[in-house]
Amino acid sequence: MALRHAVLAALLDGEFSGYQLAKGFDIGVANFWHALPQQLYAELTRLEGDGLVSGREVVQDGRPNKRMFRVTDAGVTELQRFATAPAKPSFIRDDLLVKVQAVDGVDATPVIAQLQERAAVAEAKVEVLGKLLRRLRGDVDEEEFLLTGQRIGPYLTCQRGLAFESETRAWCLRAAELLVRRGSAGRAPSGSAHRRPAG
Amino acid sequence: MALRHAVLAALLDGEFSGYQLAKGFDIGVANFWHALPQQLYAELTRLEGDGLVSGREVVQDGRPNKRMFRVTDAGVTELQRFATAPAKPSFIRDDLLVKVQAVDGVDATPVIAQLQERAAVAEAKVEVLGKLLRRLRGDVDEEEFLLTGQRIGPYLTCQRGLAFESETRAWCLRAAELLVRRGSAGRAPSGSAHRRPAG
DNA sequence: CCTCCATAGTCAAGAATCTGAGTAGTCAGA
DNA sequence: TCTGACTACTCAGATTCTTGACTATGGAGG
Repeated sequence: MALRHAVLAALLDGEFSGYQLAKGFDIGVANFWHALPQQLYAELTRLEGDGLVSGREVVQDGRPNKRMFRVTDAGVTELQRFATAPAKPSFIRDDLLVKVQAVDGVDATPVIAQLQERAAVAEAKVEVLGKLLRRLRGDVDEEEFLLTGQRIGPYLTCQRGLAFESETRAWCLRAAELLVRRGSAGRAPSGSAHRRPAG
Repeated sequence: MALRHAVLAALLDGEFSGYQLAKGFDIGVANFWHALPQQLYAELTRLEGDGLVSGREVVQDGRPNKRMFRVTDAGVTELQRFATAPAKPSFIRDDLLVKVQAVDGVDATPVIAQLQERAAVAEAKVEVLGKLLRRLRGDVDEEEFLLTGQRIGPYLTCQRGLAFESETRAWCLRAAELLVRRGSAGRAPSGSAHRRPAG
C-alpha cells in the first residue's frame, strides 16, 4: 500500500487529473514509482472515498470532462503518518539485469542490442530530468535553491533519478562494449553454462 | 513472468536449494530481483514441473532434507528465448523516495532519520558487493577478468548493484544533511503544502 | 470519408506478489 | 529445562499489478 502515498506526494504540487498523473506529467514521480493509468484512476477513487483527496468535475467543451484532485488536510496527515512509518527497503526489478546475469549462458547479441537501447533511453531521461531540475530551481543556483526553496522534495527525487539514469547509461554502454569486444555475440556457448561441481 | 528467469539465471552458477536462493546466497541476484522465500519455493516447483530445472532430494542428518536444483537444457533454451524478447523498462519503487518527495508537506525529522539509516544499509551493501566482486575476479585485475573470464554476467550485475548502492548512499547523506541544515526538522509546515493555484 | 491520435476515462479477469502462519528437527545459551 | 535461532520448507488468503478490452468526442492527415 504505497502507490497511494506516491499519488498523494505527487498531488502536493497542485491539482491534477488522473490523466495528467498517468501521462507522467511529473517525471519525478514516474521516477520513484511506476503505475499504469488504470491503477491511478482506481487509486484516486479510493483516496477520494477515504477523504484523503478531493476531486472536482471540470466541464470542458471540445473534449471530455475531467476530474481534478487535490490533497485534503486528512491526506497531509496520512502522508505525515506514512513518513513516520519505517520504510521498506527499495529494490530494483529489471529484466535487462536478469539477461546480463545469464549472458554467459546464451547468445549475447540480443543482450548487447538491448543494453544499447536502454542506454539511449537513459540518456533521454537524463536530459529530461536535467531540464526539469533547471526549471524547478529557476534562476538561483542549486546550492541556494536547496537551502532556501520552499519545495525541495521533488528536486531531490529528480536528482536521485538523474543520478540513477546517468549511472544506468554508463553501465549499459560499458557492458555492451565489453560484450562486443569479447566477441560473445553470434555464438551460443556450448552446452549449458552451468558446470557440475564435480558431480 | 520474470521471477522465473531471475531464478534460472541465478541457477546458472551451479546447484542450489530454495533455501539458499532465499537467503540471498548471491547478493548479485537479490540485487536485480527481490523475492520472498515463498515465491522462490513456488517458482522452483513450477520450473521443475515445466522441465526447466531439475531437482534432487539431498538427505541430510542432523537437519532437514533439502532439494537441490540445477538448470536443464530446456531451461537454458528458455533463457535464450527470454534474452531475445524485448525488455521491459526497469523501475524503482522506493518508499523513501516517496517520503522525500513529500518532505515539504510534513515534518522532516523521521525522513532524515530514515535517510541516514538507508545510507548505512547502502554502505554495508557496498562493502559486501565489493568483496563479492573481488572474490569473483580472483587474482586477475578487473580489465583482464572482464575480457577473459568465463562467467562475467554476475560480475556485471554486481558492478551495477555496487554503483547503485554507492549512489544511494551519497544521495541519502546529501539529502539528510541538507534537511538538517534547513532546520526543517521538528516543525511541521503550516497548513497543507499545496497552495491553491489562485483558486 | 476514413483512419489514426489525443483526451479522459472505466471495467473485468488473471497473474504476480505480499502477509502471516504452520511444521518439524537441531543446537546453543540462560 | 525452556527459549530462541537456524535449517528447510509449505499453505492459505489478501492485495496489488498487469493485460486487454471498451466508451466517447474532436481534430489532423491522406
